[in-house]
Amino acid sequence: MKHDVSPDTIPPRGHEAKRASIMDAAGEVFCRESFAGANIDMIAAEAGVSRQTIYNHHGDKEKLFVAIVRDLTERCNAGIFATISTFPDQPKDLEADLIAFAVRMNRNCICSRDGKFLRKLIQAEGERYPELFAEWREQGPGRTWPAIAARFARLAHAGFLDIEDPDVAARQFQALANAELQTTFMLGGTPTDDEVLQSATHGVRTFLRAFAKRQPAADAQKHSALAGA
Amino acid sequence: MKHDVSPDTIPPRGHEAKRASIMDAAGEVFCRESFAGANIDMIAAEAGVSRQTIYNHHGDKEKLFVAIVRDLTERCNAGIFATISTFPDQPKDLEADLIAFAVRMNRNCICSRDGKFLRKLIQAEGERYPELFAEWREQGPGRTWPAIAARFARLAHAGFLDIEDPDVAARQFQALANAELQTTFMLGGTPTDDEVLQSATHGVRTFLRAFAKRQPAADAQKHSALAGA
DNA sequence: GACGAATTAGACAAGAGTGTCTAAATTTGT
DNA sequence: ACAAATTTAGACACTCTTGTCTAATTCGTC
Repeated sequence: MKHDVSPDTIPPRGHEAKRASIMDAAGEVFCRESFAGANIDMIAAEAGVSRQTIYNHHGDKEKLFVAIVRDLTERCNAGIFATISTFPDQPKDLEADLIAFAVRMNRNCICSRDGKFLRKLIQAEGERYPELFAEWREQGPGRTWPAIAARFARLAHAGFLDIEDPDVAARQFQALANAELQTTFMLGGTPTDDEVLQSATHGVRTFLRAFAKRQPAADAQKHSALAGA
Repeated sequence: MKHDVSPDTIPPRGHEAKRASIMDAAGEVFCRESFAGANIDMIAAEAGVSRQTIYNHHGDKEKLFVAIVRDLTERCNAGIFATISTFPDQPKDLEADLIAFAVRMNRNCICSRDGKFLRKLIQAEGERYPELFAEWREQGPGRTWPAIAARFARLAHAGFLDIEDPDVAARQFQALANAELQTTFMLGGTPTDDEVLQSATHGVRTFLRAFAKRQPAADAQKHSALAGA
């Protein structure tokens, strides 16, 4: 009967578009109204889709919510790893390169739509879905922090920095780069490009005052660091 | 007729106890379930009070919520200012004293029941009550950050630190002291005393690497910069 | 112990939201 | 253009919640 035995289910073209539209709208609404405050009609309206379609795709409100969180976690992780891969391993201008990296991290991962949504959902509903957010913790922070720490360790090993504990340094780097954005984050706002740059600049300067290699011991005649072999 | 013309209304003894009990329970429940997810019966049960009593005291759910946030804001501010007043103006051991201060700040203000609740309510509902949280912003961060910055400025002026911008330094101090607690905060957890101490210790050490006064100017012949006049 | 105020349990109407169902309309692949 | 699958609007039963009301009870004070 079925000549299309291939991948079992061959969803129509528009199907995936609807799905994506629902995910988008649901993220927005759950984030704005919290799980309990969100209602399906709101999401349907925002997605430009009928309520029934949402039930067809996701079953019920809770399953939809879980799908959203999983989706955001995945996308954010991808973004973070992509950004980590731009870490300045061989910096020409250490300060400028680290500032640029911090700005990228903030703009692409922390202030992005996905980053903001995921953060808020975790804060708001984390305690209610322990397994779901344990999963996030393992897949997210559990994998990204070591990756960032490894980059700093390499930078230190190459003689650019003077770091004892790369894990601590990585967390402090991020904390410093965000130091001036906390209040804005608290209220769900999105800092301007200028605020991000300011905070990153101040943060990286302090970071380097703490961790920059001290005068290269060897032939320190002026105060310029003659690195490299 | 009334010999007790004094403060007009003389509420019975138990009245205030009930009021406090309601505030406690409501804070807990709003925080755990979010505004939309909380229901009055839950709060009544947790407060050991009948539903009607809550309506007698506060009118409706929204007024109750606003009262909670105002109350938490006030209490947290009081705690923060009390803690700021223990800032080490004349440190005997700069590192140890700053670590102790950071720990106090974290334990009494950030990790405390009130601090945790206020933070969560602001994050979850901030966008829905712009005026209420604008008020918080003015009364809270708007007054506490300058106060902390002033203490750091004084410490720098007294020759203990080398700081250009005390406002930036104050924010970075706090960011560093909390750097290792972020993930825990995210999920609504309360870090152990040990974690708080760890994070504060690492944070303050980095802070001092960045801002401690360089070799006391006097007998600097090797590679220290002879600043000052 | 008696009075007045506050609290209580329970019923109640009104409204809102979830999830199901149906029949009609639309879209997709061929 | 046809057949199958998907989407749609609307009605629906059901549950939950808010906020009000009443009558009985408890509490604090004298």
